[in-house]
This record gives sequence, C-alpha cells and structure tokens, in this order.
Amino acid sequence: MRASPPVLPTLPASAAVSISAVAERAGVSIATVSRVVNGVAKKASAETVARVQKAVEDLGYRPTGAGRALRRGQSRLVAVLAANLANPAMAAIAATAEVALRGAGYVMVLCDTHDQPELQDEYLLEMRAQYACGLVLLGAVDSPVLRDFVAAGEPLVFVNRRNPVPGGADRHVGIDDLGAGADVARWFAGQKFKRPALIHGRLSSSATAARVKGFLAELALRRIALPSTRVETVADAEHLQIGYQSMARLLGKLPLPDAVFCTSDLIAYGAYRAGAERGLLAGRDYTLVGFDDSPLNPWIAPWLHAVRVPYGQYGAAIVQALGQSVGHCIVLPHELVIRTDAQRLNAQ
Amino acid sequence: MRASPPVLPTLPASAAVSISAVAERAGVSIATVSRVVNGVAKKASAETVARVQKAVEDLGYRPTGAGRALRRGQSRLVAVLAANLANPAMAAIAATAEVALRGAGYVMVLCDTHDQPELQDEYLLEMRAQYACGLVLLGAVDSPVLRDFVAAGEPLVFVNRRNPVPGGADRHVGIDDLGAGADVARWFAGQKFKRPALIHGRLSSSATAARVKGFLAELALRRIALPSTRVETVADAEHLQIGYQSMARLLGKLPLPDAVFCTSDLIAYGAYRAGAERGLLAGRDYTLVGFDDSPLNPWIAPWLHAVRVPYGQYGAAIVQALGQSVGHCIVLPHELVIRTDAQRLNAQ
DNA sequence: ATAATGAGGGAAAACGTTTACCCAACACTT
DNA sequence: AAGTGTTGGGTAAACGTTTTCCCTCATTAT
Repeated sequence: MRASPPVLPTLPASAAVSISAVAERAGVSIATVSRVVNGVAKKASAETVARVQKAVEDLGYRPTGAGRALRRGQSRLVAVLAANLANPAMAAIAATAEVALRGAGYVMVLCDTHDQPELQDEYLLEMRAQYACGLVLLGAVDSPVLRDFVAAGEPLVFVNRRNPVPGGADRHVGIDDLGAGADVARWFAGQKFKRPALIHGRLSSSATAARVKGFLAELALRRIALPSTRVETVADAEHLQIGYQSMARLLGKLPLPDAVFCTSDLIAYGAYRAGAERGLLAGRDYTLVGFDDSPLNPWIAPWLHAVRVPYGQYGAAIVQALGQSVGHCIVLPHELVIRTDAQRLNAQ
Repeated sequence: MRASPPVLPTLPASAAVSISAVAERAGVSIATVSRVVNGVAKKASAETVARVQKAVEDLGYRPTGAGRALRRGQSRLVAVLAANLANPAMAAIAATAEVALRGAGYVMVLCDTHDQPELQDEYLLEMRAQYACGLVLLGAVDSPVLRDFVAAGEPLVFVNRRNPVPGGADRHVGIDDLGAGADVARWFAGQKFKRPALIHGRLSSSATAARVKGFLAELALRRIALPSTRVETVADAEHLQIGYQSMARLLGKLPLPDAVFCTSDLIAYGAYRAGAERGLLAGRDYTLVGFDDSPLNPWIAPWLHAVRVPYGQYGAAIVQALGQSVGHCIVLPHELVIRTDAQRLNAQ
C-alpha cells in the first residue's frame, strides 16, 4: 500500500486565507480552529490541536483584524497621538513605542495632532471608530472630545504632559520634571554661576511648567537671583525659533548670562545659533543646558549639557501603563548629563 | 398645537453609535443611511439626505472601520514600513506621510523593520491581515514574503530604495540619487578639491549605491582621482559609527582629504566628530558634504553642506503613487545646499 | 444498571457595514 | 390602457471572527 499523496501545499501568503479554509483542511469546524488559534484550553484534544496547527502553518493563516475587531468590539490597534512629530524627541518616543507595542501584540497607529485641539478631537473620534484598544497622548492638549473620553473612561495614557482636563485622573508616563528642573538649578549653584537665564516653551504644557517651577524654586532656595529680564519665551513659535529669538533678546541686555537653561534641546539649538552669530560659543563663552538629550548631541552638539530623558524606556512603560488602572503613574529616571569634551572639540 | 418637543440630544461621542441608531432616528433603513454617508448619488431624495445628515450630526456617528473593512475586504489603513525610525530622515518622511495620508482619508500604521527581512515579512503579513489598502516600504529589503507580494500585485510603494526583488516592477518615490551624487562631484571639481574622499553606507541599498555610482562616475569624467584608500565604509554598523570609524581611518593616512562626501547626514555627523577629536574642523580644515540635509543642520551643523532631499514633498508623492499604476515612478527634485556661514559661526 | 459528570466539538448567532436585488409608485410614451 | 422608465428606498446576504449553546460519547459514581 502506497502512502497517500501529500496534499498540495498551497502558496503561502498568496491570497487571503480565512478560517474556513483552515477548518476544511483540518477537517474540523471553524469554531474549533478559532479555539485552537486563541489557545482556549480544555476544548480540543491534543491530536486535534496538532492537526489544526499544521493546517494553519501550511496555509499561512492569520486571523483577520477586521473580523476579530468586529466581533470583539475591540481591535489590536493602539493610537499614538503625537503633538509634533517634527520634534525628534517625540519621534524617538514613537519609535520605541512601536517596538514595545508590537512586542506586546499591538499595532501602532501614529497621528500628528500638531498641538491643535480640533485635530486631536478628530483623531480621537476616528480612532474610536477604528476600535482602538488604547489611546496614547504624546503631549495632550485640552479639547472637548478629550473631556468626553476622560469622563467615559476611555483607555487613555498620557505621556510627558499630564492630563490637561481639569479634575481628570490620568494614567501617566514621564519623568520627574519638577525634580529635573531643580537638578539643573542645583548644578548651576555648584558651578557658582552668578547670572543664570531661562528660556522656556509654552507653559500650558505641564511638563514645561514643572521644569520651570522646579528650576525657579531651587534657585530661590539657593538665594541665586533670576530677574525676570533673564527669563524669556516667545509665544506661538516653534522651539527652534523660541530659542533663537529669546537668546537674541538675552544677548541684547547687560550683563550677559553665564549659564542658560532651556526647557528643550530644540530651544537650546536655537539659542546656540543666536549666540554663535554674535561670536559667543556655548561651552566656551557661556554654559548651555538643554532638556531631552537627543542621541545626536554627543556627535554634533558636544557643547550642550542636558537633562537626559530615557526615551528608550518609554515604549515599555507605555505598554505597562496600558494595562494599569486609571490614575497609575510611571515615573522614569532622568539624569543631568554634563559634557566635558566641548572645549577640546570646539576650540581650534 | 404645540411644536413637538425636540428630541433629546444624546451626548456626542459618549458611546459607540452604530448605523442602526442613525437609521432609527432618521426614520429610514440602514441601507439609506449607508448610501447617504457614502454619498451614493441618485438614491435618496434631498429631503431624506438632509434628515439622515442631521441624525448623523446629532449622534456623532461615524462608520466603524472594522465593519467597513470586513464588508469591503479593504480598510483605510496604509502601512508604512520604515527600515529605521531612529534615523531622523525616515522619521521626517513618516511625519509628512502621516499628514498627507490623513488628508487623503487614510490612516497610517507605522512599523519599524529594523532593516531585517524577517521583521519586514512579519509586518507585511500582519498588515495584509489588517486589510491594509497600501504598503509603503521606506527602505525595503529583499525577503520571501515581499517576493510573494510583488508577484501577487499587492499595492506596494517603494520609497527611497527601489524594489529589491529582482525583476519586480516598482512604484517608486524618491530623488535622482545618481544625479545627486554627480552634482556633488561636479561641485567638488568646481571648488578645485584635489583629494576627495567618500564614506558610504551599505551598498545593498539602491539609493546609496546610486549616489556612490553617480559620484564616482562624475569624478572620473572630470579626471579627478579617487583612490580606493579614500573610499571607506564599515560593514554592519549604524550610520553614526560608519562615519566615525571611517573618518578615523581616513585621517590615519596621508595625504589627508580636503573634501569628504558622506552618503547620509548621520554618517557626516560621525565623521565630523572623528575629525574634531583630532583638531580638524569641518568648514575650516576640510569640506564635509552630507546627504538628506536635516532641518537641524542650519542650527547646529552650519559646517555641513548637504544634498537636500525634499522630505516635505514625500507625503504627497506617496499618496499620489498609491493611486498610480505599478511601475509608475515619482522623482522629486533635490538640491545641493552650500552653507557659507560655517566660518563665521564656528571660528571664534 | 442507571444517573451524573465531563470532555470534545459542531451549529449558529452576532458584531457593523455595504450592496445586489427587489418592489412600489409615479411619469411618460405609444 | 398597457407598457416602459425612473426615482426612492427597503430586505437581506455577506464579509471573518468569536462565543454561547447545545449534542454526543465515554467515563465514573451510585
């Protein structure tokens, strides 16, 4: 007796293969296939499980997202709403989030709200229509739909900025911005700087506000004067411009600052250029401290000290937060990075 | 007779509202609602249309992605598979693609393949299981599933790197890499550089290969010698390291190069630092040309000339390509940006 | 010997859409 | 007066899952 001819192996991944095809090939019902695929225990004999798994393997079957989402009322989609993807720091978080989410079985949908409430609302609604099982707000802004979602208990995770809705509980991932601002002030004090300056972004961002608050409070505690003439910002401008224009203003007054704290790296970049255009180099003529510490800094901005935000850890923390109850906050460790090679590299 | 009391306005966006709720409120069947929502002409009276639209508005209805995808066998999801999101240039493309795709009614799903064929395959299969209506490969790599997809005529768009599958037609968005490489060589010739050098990334990327090819060909045409000792790369390293290590090697031999062309900005950043550590500053002691021209360059890397790739135009081009037939290529304009303020800013 | 339990697995409903098909009513044309 | 369109709109099937019931055996307890 000859062995029965092997079943023709269909082209893997050639056409969409549904659960019924698998069921037919394994000689079982679609219910059984579904149970095996989803690992429902105690509902199939070992032999049946093996036969189904073989069929799944042969046909390259994987459950269709739409069918599953429709039935369950929830998809594997996690929407990440970034305030500004042009900011390398946000892009970095998005990148690590993508890896972590995928590792946890989710699919990341990335959106750019451009910090506009209307766009954020549009995305929130659209993502719920897509049955997203998680909404990650990377720099949230207050908006009507966000309020509804907060009230309705939608699965929101706030990253960096806290929940902007008054009274809304928040699941949050970030660093201790208040402490980080204080760290910079403490270091300023230790270095005996006499004329500190501050350039900050929009204070409606809770992260920025906390950095500023911590910095100012610690300076005050150390009895270091920071007159309001050395605190600058620019309304409704992007960070590079805020830094550039603010620094230009700072350099237009005497005495010149000996140390400048910027609440983001981008602001610091702008400030750097404004100084350079006047012949003042950071690291040589004054001290510049940024916030984020982009991975590019050691390569092209060795003159910049910065509070390092552990973006590499954000992805895992976001995934963890998604599984936590509302109100749970994850505080990641930061670090003030002082670069000592600027002199060596910058001076001729 | 009193006017009938207004129907209670339900909370917009409070709970998922389905098509049947709209139908009930408008007093029509779900089929009519669907037709109105999808703008099917000639199937409803103006009065009915108005009534349905009012109901849609009141209830805040929007069609659920899953139901629609299931029925149509296609969703509004467009998957963007980026080779390396840590590269700011890729992140920039992703950011503009997101805006353009959203404008065209799509939803972008972003994935990071880390340049690994296995991961790319995993994503391709997963995205088809999600009924993605477009697959954008931002730096594709040859892989088994990609071959299947190419053969099956899946809606693939290749960005920057061309289709790596031998013989596969490609819908492509990018610049004229060959011409750009030649542009750099021509400029080198015009500047009378005598000892050019080249640092390049992996040649398996068609974009890199074309840049190198164009550069070398034009140099040869101009009778400018580029000995193999002044062509460097590092296998299996990230771009920053390629630049750093290659430049270190270049500077270990005499004569030193007077102009260095790097096939990416990141490589140039690495090269910059290697030079700086030896007291050699780009823009002062030698000329450095990168590729991409990151928006940050004018701010913190004024010493870097670069071929500017119009990333801002990529998003629209990708959307356009999605609607084109296979084999259609979109070539975007590039530009060699020469920075003249490096001396002024860098020197003390 | 019979009842009770449990394991294995199938039938079918339901999720929210879209769309092919059908039907009624009306306006024309012969 | 019967046919012929056309307009407006409803019915129901189908998409691919998951999951709730149910049924059939076989095993064990009484």
